[in-house]
Amino acid sequence: MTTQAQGLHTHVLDTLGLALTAGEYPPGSVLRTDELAQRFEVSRTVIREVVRVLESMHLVESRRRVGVTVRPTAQWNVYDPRVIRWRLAGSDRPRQLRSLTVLRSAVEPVAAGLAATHATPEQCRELTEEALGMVATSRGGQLEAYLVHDIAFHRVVLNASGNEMFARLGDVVAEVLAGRTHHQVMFEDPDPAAVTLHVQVAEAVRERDAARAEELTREIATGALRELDVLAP
Amino acid sequence: MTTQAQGLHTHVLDTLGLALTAGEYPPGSVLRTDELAQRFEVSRTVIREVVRVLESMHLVESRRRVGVTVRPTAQWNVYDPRVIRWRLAGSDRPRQLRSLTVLRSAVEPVAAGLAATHATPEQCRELTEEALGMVATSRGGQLEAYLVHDIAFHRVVLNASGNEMFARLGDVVAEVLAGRTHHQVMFEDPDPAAVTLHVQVAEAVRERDAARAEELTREIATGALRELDVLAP
DNA sequence: GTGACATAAAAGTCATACTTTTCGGTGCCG
DNA sequence: CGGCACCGAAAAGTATGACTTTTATGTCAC
Repeated sequence: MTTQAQGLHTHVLDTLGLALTAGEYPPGSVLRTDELAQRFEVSRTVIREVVRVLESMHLVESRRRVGVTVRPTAQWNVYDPRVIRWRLAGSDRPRQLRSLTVLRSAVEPVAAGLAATHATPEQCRELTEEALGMVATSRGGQLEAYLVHDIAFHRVVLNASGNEMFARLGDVVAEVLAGRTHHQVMFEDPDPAAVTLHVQVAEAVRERDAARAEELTREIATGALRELDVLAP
Repeated sequence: MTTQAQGLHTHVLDTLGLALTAGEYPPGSVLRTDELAQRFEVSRTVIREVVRVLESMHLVESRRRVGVTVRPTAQWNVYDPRVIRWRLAGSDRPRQLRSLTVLRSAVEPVAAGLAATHATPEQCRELTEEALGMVATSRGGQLEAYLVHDIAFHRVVLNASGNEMFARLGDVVAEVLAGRTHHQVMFEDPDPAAVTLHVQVAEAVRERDAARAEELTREIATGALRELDVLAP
């Protein structure tokens, strides 16, 4: 499950990142590179590179003569897919999932509207295909297969919006969907209403009906939000 | 203007990042760490750390026996404020500014609506204060002072939404506003209508009128978008 | 108490040596 | 002629130790 031994750097980064986002080191606490090097039994070189990356995520701040201090949560770079994954694996998953879903509910409808006017025929085809894939896998506990189509569907919508910022949220959405499937924040089978809505969105986009695509996507989003209320208190 | 000599790492990172986002090295081209070390006259250590950070932004990918290859634009981590700043300083600023503004137009109205129900009295106060500050500095070419209030205003709204993901967009919005001011993608004085709208948003939030706050913010956003149409073809 | 100064702790930088992965070619065999 | 296995070298990855720079903090004189 977790990334495995494809480089010391990756391993240490993942471990430390997970620990940090899990709140194992409260904000303000300081780490020292030598100490970390010892703990992980790697050279300072590796630790320094990891710290630099962590620093670029605003998880920590490294200052001379003081060490690597953990930053307050409010400063994390929460749009970095890795940070999302780490936090989704941690303890405050519910809150995390909620704020991400609220973001989706703001962005995806607009993106769907834009997609209706910008999608290429190829993208329309893909969209329909993934929606049908969702239908096909929506029963009988094929959650993993369903997830693949679900992710692909939303990715296509975001890409088809023609807006780069929306497109790049594909990874974020993917993490959210994967997270809620893998952490049992979901019913046994997907909500049939949601599945239908996806098919209809594909339809609306194909027919260039921006308003309808937007509205339908809004319904998907509010549905997801409602589902969260039930499953993640 | 550009970050200056506060560490070799920072300097090299900024320079390389700027060059990359400017498209100086087309996607697919490869850099070698030794070469970079020579070019910048720094040790491999520094270059490696820079590359790791660049890699964490998905600007490049480092592979053994092949080198550091530049990734296609579609994979950049465009939510990293540094990437935004670099790109805003580069050549395709118009397109960049547009996609960011579209994002804002999707997110900020929703955030404002949430802010109306979640804002603390203190935040309401700050909001009014910043709005008034905008009014006070909206005439006579005080663009810099105006910018400060503008940024602060939007930051408070995003924070007051109570949603972490929205809150973290504060930096992004700040980069956008700063970018469009500093790169002359703006009229001499801010649009008076926009200034008024900000005051009204503060009002709406203070009066807990979510729908109105959302609608007014939507108007600000569409106004900004229209302004872009005029100034950045 | 306040300010200048010395001290040392920690990150930052550098040079170098060594390890590991993997691309690309070479040649053998089918 | 084509495919497969093997080999070598190129580049990143890792480790280590020495040295530099910044800076928090304690000390001492005033």
